[in-house]
Order: sequence, then structure tokens, then C-alpha cells
Amino acid sequence: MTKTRLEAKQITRRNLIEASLKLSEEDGFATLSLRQVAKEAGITPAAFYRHFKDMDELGLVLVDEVGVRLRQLMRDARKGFDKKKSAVRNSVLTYIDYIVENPQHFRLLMGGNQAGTSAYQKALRNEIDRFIAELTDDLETTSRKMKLPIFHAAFASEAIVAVVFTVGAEALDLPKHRRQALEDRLVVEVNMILNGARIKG
Amino acid sequence: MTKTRLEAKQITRRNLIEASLKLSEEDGFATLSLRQVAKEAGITPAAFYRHFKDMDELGLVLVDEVGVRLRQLMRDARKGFDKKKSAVRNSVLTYIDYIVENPQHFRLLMGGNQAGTSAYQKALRNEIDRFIAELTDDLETTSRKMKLPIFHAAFASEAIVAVVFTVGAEALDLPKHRRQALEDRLVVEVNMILNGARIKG
DNA sequence: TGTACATCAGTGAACGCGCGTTCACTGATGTAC
DNA sequence: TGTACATCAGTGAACGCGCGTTCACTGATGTAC
Repeated sequence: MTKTRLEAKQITRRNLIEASLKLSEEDGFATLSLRQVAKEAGITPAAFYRHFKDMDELGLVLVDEVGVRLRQLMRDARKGFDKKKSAVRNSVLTYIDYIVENPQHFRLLMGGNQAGTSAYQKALRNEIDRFIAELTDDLETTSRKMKLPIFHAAFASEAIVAVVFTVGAEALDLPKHRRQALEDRLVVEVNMILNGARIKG
Repeated sequence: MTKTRLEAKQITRRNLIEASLKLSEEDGFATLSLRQVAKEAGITPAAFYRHFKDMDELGLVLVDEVGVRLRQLMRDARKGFDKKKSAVRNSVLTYIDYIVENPQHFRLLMGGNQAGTSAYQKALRNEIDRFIAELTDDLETTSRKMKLPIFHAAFASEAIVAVVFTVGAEALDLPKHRRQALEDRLVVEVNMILNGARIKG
């Protein structure tokens, strides 16, 4: 087995990634130290450098992983398996569930808005732009199918993503029983933006 | 003059506040150290404690000061002196101008979303809720005056503040000549939300 | 298969640094008489 | 007004701490013959 050593290295790399996600749950990625992550992953600080140049490089990997996963989730949610609910409500429920179950992922995408280097910032910005682009596509496709014109699909997507991220951040700080109100609010606000986007001018 | 010593103390306190605002311009308040602020204010680290219990207490003062100032500004902007432009465009222009001229203030209100203690978080949350409340009042008053019903004034305000803060964060990272596009975008999105809020359901 | 050498993930000690916090102090300002 | 004492904002040294980074090393895994 010529791969044993390589495999072991990849396991450690995985451990570093999982460790940073776990530790991000508390205060986000920006406040993590290399030593904390190495310790949580079960290696010495010096061994960290066998896998990543610095914390920033690890951060880029995390943003990418989380972005891919969250976009896939939202794509599935929009397809809307539960026909009893609107596509909007379906998506909102899926989204809120996900961020409550995976606060680390969400804090990762939010938190960097402020701290972090410019490379990390750009990666985050890029992920969010992807969300917006996918949503814009979806709105335009749906509009064509439904024969309901939409005048500002791109702007509407930007506004929706802004609202969705804002409400998501609030959801993390609330106890479970108050989440329902947030879901309802988010559904109303998203529909409000969609209605506005269907009006000319 | 029995006040000379007290006055001197208040000047130093002011210096600490101004120093932290100045240093916040770079990366926000969360990344500031007590020693940096003391140095910028021209005192030794130990003297800091004559004025504030810790950085968190200073943070609360800053959030309050900036919040008061920004709310006053937006109140004035909504009154809309420039009658050639819509109230929405007037407010958006004022807002973008302000955050570009005072990035420290804006970073202060944004940045804490992630880092900082719970007391600081709550103060921020509280400031933002005030913005939303004032905007809601304004929307309802205007609605009555114009005899244009509005069905979701509170939700619309939440959505508008979310969008406005998001776009504001983006404005800070852009060169001056690309700001115009952001203003236009913000005007369209805010109007979109207002239009949506005037539709029932 | 067995041996000799190369690779390299992870170790553990050491470094200098900026941090928050404490402490006894100084000396100008303020107060009482 | 003049003197003796109290107050207290600011000083400067010291502390222990966790940080990122470096380095020579170890020893298991991998490779060549």
C-alpha cells in the first residue's frame, strides 16, 4: 500500500478542518488561533504547517467547503419537495433549520465580513455573490414558467440574500421556541421583496 | 476654579473615545487592544482604568454615541430638504455619504455583529432596533399623510435596514467612482421593498 | 525477501512579542483651617 | 492669604499568558536494489 502515509496526512488535514469548524461555533473563525486549532486536532502547533501556510489558507478552504454545501442545500430546497407549502416557505424553513443545526458554518460566512485578511474577505464576497447569482437565475426561470414577469430579479436577489443573512444571524441568538416567529417574518419579508420586484419602476 | 481637575479628566476621556474611533477605521472596534487605544490617546495603559473598567465599557459608550448621531442624521435626511429628489433618494444619498465619510462609525455598528461580549452585542442590537422603530413610525406617518396604505411597515423597516447595512458594508470597500452604482442599487431595492409592503398578504 | 537509504508528518523546546492587569509611586490640584 | 494635608489622574516597572514561527530531531513509512 503506497498510500498509507498520504492517507494519514489527509486524515490529519480533515481533523484540522473539523476542529476549526467546531471551534468556530463559539465566536466564528476570526477569533481562532493556530494553536487552538492544532490542539483540538491533536497535533503540535508546528505540525500545522505541514498542511496549511497559515490560518488564512485554512480559512479559504473552510469558506469554500461551507459555500458549496450551503448552495447545494438551497438548490434542493428550492425544488420544493413539500408541495403543501410555497417554494418560498420551503426554502426559508430549510435555511433556518440548517443554520440552527450548523451555526459554525453560518458564523463562518457571516463573521468574516469584518475581520480577516483581504483574501479571506474576497472569498467570502465571492461565495455570497454565487448565492445571489443562483437565486437570480431561479427567479428568472420561475418567472418565465409562471408567466409572471419580474422586473428586478438581480436586485431582488441581493435584497433577499441580505435579509436572509440578517435574520439568520438573529436566529442563532434565539432559543428554539422563538424561531417560529423568525421563520414567519422571513417568509413575509421575502415575499414582500418578490412582490415589489414584480412591479415596474 | 474647582473644576480644573475634572475638566482635564474629561479631556482624557474624550481622547480615549476619539482614539478608539480613529483606530476603528481600519478593522473595527473588536480588534482594538487597550494598549493601542491608550497609546493613541497619549496615556499609559494603566491610566486607562481611571476612565473605563475595560474595553467593553468603552465600547458601549462608543455604540451609544455613534447610534445617537446616525439616527439624528437619518431623521434630518428623511425630512428631505432637496425637493427635487424623492425622500428615499435623499435618505440614501445622505446615508452613503455619511458612512463613506465616517467609516469608523459604520464599522463600529457592523463589526460587533460577530465579535465582542454579550453586553456589547446587546447594545448593538438595541441601536439597530431603534433605527427600525424610527423607520417604522416614519413609514406609517407618511402612509397616512399620502393616503397610501402600507400593510407591513414593521417588516418593511427590518428588510430596509438589513439591505441598507449590507450595501453600506460594500460601499466601504469600493473606490469613489463606483459608489454611484451602489446608490442607484440601494434606491431601487428600498423602493422595491416599499412597493412590496403596500401589497396585501 | 532482506537490507540500506530517503522521505516527511509530527515532536518538543525555544524565541520574541503584545497583551491585560497589578502595584507602589509622584506631583499637581483641591480643601480645610 | 498661607500652610498642612487629602485627593487622584497619570507613571513606569513588573507579572504571567497565549500567540505565531523556527528549528533540529525522531521514527515510521516508502523506495531501490
